[in-house]
Amino acid sequence: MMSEEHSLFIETWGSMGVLWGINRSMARIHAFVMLNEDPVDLDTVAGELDISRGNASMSLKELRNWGVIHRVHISGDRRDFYVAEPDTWRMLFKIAIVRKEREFNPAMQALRDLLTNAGLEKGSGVYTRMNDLEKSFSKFDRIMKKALGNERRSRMMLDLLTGFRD
Amino acid sequence: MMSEEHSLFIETWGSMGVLWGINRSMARIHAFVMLNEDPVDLDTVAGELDISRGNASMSLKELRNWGVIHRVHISGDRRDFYVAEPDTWRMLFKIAIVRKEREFNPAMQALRDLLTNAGLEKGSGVYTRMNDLEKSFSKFDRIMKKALGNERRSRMMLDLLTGFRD
DNA sequence: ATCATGTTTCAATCCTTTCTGAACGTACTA
DNA sequence: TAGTACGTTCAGAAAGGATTGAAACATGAT
Repeated sequence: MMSEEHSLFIETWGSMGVLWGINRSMARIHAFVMLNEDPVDLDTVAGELDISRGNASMSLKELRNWGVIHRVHISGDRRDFYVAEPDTWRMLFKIAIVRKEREFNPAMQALRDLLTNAGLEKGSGVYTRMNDLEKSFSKFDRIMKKALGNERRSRMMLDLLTGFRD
Repeated sequence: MMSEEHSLFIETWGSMGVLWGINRSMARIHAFVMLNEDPVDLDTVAGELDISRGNASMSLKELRNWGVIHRVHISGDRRDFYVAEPDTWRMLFKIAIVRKEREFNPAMQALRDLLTNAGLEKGSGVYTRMNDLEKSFSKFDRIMKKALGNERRSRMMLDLLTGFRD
């Protein structure tokens, strides 16, 4: 049985995941793996969190693609086991990178097109508003690029050091 | 008819809205209002964006609740008209504030409960991971609080200066 | 080769969110 | 008073996502 705090954390993490675009099952599983010192297997995940094996399998796969959990093997056991990525920043960065490229960059591009090609009047309220917005976006972009640059470097280091391999 | 750039911006903004939890219609309407120098009315919104009057009415109401658009009246006209909030930062802040309080704060609380009450072993990998995560969250929290503090002040200023009222 | 064990896939189902459109309310006009 | 213009609401329809469960697949042991 799981402690009060553990379930609370799992459910909260689940809600939070929904917020940033990871579905509830995936986020709950992620929390569960994070909370386990020892590697966990598919059946344990499905059983403890009360979700289907199919769903658990797909979610674990996706979490691996995000690089936030890793598959490990235990000798003498045929099952796959999973452990959480020890670098907790990694998950947040991963999500930020994908999000930025998929959602933010196109919006910034559309905004710039608008400013250069839509023939807005320079003095108008719309122009001022859009120009302000573009400035905000650019600033955010610069901050992100800097952060992601650091992450890319540190991720390479981490891969070299930990040697986690599926 | 709308220019290429305008529609592109509207649709992109629509997708982006989905990302941060505003639904597509609302975000599209918001973009449309932002792009119009002159106040727009409900029927124009519904007609141009090809959504039902019911949806447009509800979305405009919600956007007003967020404070990102305002209702204005034009003398001699019975219709309600809408204009965009001129402070473009406001929308981003509004969303950030609500999001933070609704989603982030509970997660941080659950994390802290976990660290203090779940009896995790100090030396364990789980403890280290969770402690790191808590540090990251706290840092983010401090940054947000600072930013939101500034926003609160600037918002009061803005209200005094602009005098927009529904 | 067959069984036992474990994993993956995907069509069907379920659930949640969003959207529509008709009905209603209100206020103005003739 | 009836008619018109406009805004709002909400039950149900539609769309979109998440989840299940069973079948297919893979691998190792006997």
